[in-house]
Amino acid sequence: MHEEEGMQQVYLSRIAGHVGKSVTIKGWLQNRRAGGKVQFLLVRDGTGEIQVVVSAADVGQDVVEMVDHLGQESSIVVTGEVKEDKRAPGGYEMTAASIEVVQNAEGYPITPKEHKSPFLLDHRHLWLRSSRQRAILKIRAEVIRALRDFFDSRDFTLLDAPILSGAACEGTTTLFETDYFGNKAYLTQSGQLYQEAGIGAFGKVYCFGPTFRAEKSKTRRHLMEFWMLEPEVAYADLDDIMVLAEDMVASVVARVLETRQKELAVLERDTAMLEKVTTPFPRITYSEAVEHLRTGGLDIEWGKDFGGDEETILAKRFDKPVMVTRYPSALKAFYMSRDPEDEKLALCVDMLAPEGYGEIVGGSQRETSLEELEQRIAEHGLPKDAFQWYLDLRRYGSVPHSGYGIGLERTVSWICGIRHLREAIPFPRLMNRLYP
RNA sequence: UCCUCGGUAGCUCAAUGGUAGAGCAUCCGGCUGUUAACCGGAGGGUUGUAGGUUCAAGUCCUACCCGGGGAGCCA
Repeated sequence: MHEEEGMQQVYLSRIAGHVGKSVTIKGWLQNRRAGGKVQFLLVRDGTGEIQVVVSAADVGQDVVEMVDHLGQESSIVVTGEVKEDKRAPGGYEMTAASIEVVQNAEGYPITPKEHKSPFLLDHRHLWLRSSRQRAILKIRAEVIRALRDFFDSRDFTLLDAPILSGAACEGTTTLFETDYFGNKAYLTQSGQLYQEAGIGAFGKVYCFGPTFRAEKSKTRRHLMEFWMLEPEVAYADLDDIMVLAEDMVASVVARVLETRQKELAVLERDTAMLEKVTTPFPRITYSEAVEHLRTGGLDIEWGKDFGGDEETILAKRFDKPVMVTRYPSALKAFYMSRDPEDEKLALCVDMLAPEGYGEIVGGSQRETSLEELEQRIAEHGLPKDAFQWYLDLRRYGSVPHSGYGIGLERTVSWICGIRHLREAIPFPRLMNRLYP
């Protein structure tokens, strides 16, 4: 019960406060460097790591030999004195007085040497334990917390959108189909339409949950299942949500820089790039972007959507995220407002992350006219009946409103500086991978 | 769906058409301050699958399977 007794578990994140005392830690054997009469154990408990010194002089040769046979990732409980020592990684170490083996793990598949991604993904349930994966997922958790704090502190109401729906939201991408008591149902690709319902009740809302795309995409920028946060704001126009989006991204980056320096260091992230992410972000129109790409030597037609190459070239012009506005409306979803100054354009925005990480935010001002929406639903060949509830929102107190979605894994990948989206989610769902 | 690269030991990779090998992991031995510890030894293989060419195929040819990267699509 008291620290002096050395029996209660101390978490390694707090170990610095226990120098000179005897404590008990409970964790896993991450690595071992063995001598004949002394063993150096690297023990991890989920909150930190520490080197444990097991010496024959302290615990006897029997214990040293027992420890010599412990496999990587064995679960152990160690009691001993905490010391400061410059030779130890992290600056602290523990001299073991006793060791309890909870389980001796034999043949742990992930060794301290190199592995390739198919093998690591097959062992994702174990790969999570590695220092790099822990750093990424710690930052993911912090990004989520920062996002929710951002919206909660601005009087947004969390309004969860359904995962199962009876019709395609946007009619643009392939959906996962499932059986719903004999009827077809689809896994959601966006909670947006439901957020548009939410503004009538709460004014400012957001949802945050998984979304699903059944596209056969095999690139490092795609997952079949990914998380998206979608705010929607009543009486907001495109400019309003652009300010909201840049404030949001800047505050999330600032939070990670403030609280997760250790993890960024593990990832060897160049934080100078992140320090530059302050508002305002640069803004250019789609038409300006096309002009820029042309002067850069790219043969791109006005009216064509940007691919990965185009996005990367555009993003490289700036050292902050850039917001590209007013794409041709033909490229965009049916619910987006047209630009009153040019009916060919949609009042929309894509935010491209720097360093080639692609689109992290996509949003728009929404169409408010009932007649216009009915016509577009017909043009897109969408089932009219399924959208009656959505059209009700334009019948009863329709207001100008705008919103966007931010892709969590792309944002986390960019902040972490990692190459592939699959490391930014605990259990990635990829085209050929549903295990573990 | 298309383009492209690949599949050899548990892992990461070698092997001019001519006896399948190394490092790590595992097991055994040595070492009282290691930093991906080190040193010595041992076990470990239907070379993705099925055909074909050849005196001889991991290697060359055909088909298929699986995977990586990319395109399209998107966050």
